[in-house]
Amino acid sequence: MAAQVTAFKRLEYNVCGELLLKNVLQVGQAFRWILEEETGHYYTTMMIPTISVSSGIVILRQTDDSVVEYAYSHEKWTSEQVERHLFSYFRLDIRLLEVHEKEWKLTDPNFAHVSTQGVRILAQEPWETLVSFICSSNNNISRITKMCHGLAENFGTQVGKYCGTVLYSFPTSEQILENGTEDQLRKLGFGYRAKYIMETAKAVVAEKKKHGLDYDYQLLEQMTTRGQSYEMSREYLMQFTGVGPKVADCVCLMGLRMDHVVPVDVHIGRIAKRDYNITATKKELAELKSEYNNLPITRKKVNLELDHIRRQLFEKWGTYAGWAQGILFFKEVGSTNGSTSEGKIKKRKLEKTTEVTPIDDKTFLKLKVAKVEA
DNA sequence: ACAGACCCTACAGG
DNA sequence: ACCTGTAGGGTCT
Repeated sequence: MAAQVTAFKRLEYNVCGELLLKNVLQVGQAFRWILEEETGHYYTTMMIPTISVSSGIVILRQTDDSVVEYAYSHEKWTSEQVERHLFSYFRLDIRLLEVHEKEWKLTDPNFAHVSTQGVRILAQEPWETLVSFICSSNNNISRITKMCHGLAENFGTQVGKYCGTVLYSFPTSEQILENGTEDQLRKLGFGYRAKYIMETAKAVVAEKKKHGLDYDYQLLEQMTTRGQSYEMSREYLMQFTGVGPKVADCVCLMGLRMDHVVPVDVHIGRIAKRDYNITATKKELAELKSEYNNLPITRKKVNLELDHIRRQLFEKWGTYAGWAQGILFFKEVGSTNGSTSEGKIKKRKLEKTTEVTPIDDKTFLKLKVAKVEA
């Protein structure tokens, strides 16, 4: 049965120059947005934790450089709440063009001829961000996308049907731990990351119990954001298997709203050396190392060379350094290699034939017949 | 410290 | 049409 979806409403915010959906939703930051090519609709399931921990469907379309419209399907959501959530999800509190003009252009000559192209950093759900980026190690975007959808389809809760596709929530740590095995994840194409996912799910379930928390997002937010320094947050995240400095930084930036954090991957590393001539002296590396004396996990996992690059780029770009990174990353690989053609994602998704776990009656959302505006 | 190994697969390139 | 090689938003041992 198809989900009952609201009519499209305009986001009451002029996104001109601030947000281009195609440069944000499918370039290796979020991995579960599906593009319906004929209509240009993007849709996915997501949670609005402040309202309910059950997921709903969100549909977006950009009709114009300055106009984004949204529709949704969830019994408890109101359009005001959804709009507020989208404002937060897209971090529209931050003025990209203003940051470009008043910060990056002033401290970095490279940004004089780099346009922001509507690339923004999202505020995603922390647990999904963590799992997604564990999947990202030594991997390409199209397979990460496939894996994230695989997790939802096999371990998530059915949310509803939209555009002929049955949609599932992103699974909780319990759903993965209780219904999944390493073998099964390997069969789903996770490779060696299967073990990382299972061990992290197990550890997160245990951590929640230890801290008396019910939900994954609560654990990650409380153990990292609340009164914690970035360094301590990263130390906490890196306790999980499959989480090194780069993955931890991605979670901090895209899941925990730490705008200054610059995840350094091979591409950013290349940019740092090629365009910024960043190299560390022995002395600088030694100083960095001593700073991690009291952080045993970080000390063990960090790559000092890359950490030096991360720091240099933060010093160059400042408060929104992570956003600057996002823009340069997109410029470097987003428009070629990184952006798996949307059609391929869709096609691959439909071709996929994997076992699907039975739906939990209690959590299954009863949704009525579709009434989608054309 | 530091290579190598690690799962898988979409692409090139022949 | 096949075939082989390579690299992909790293992490672990």
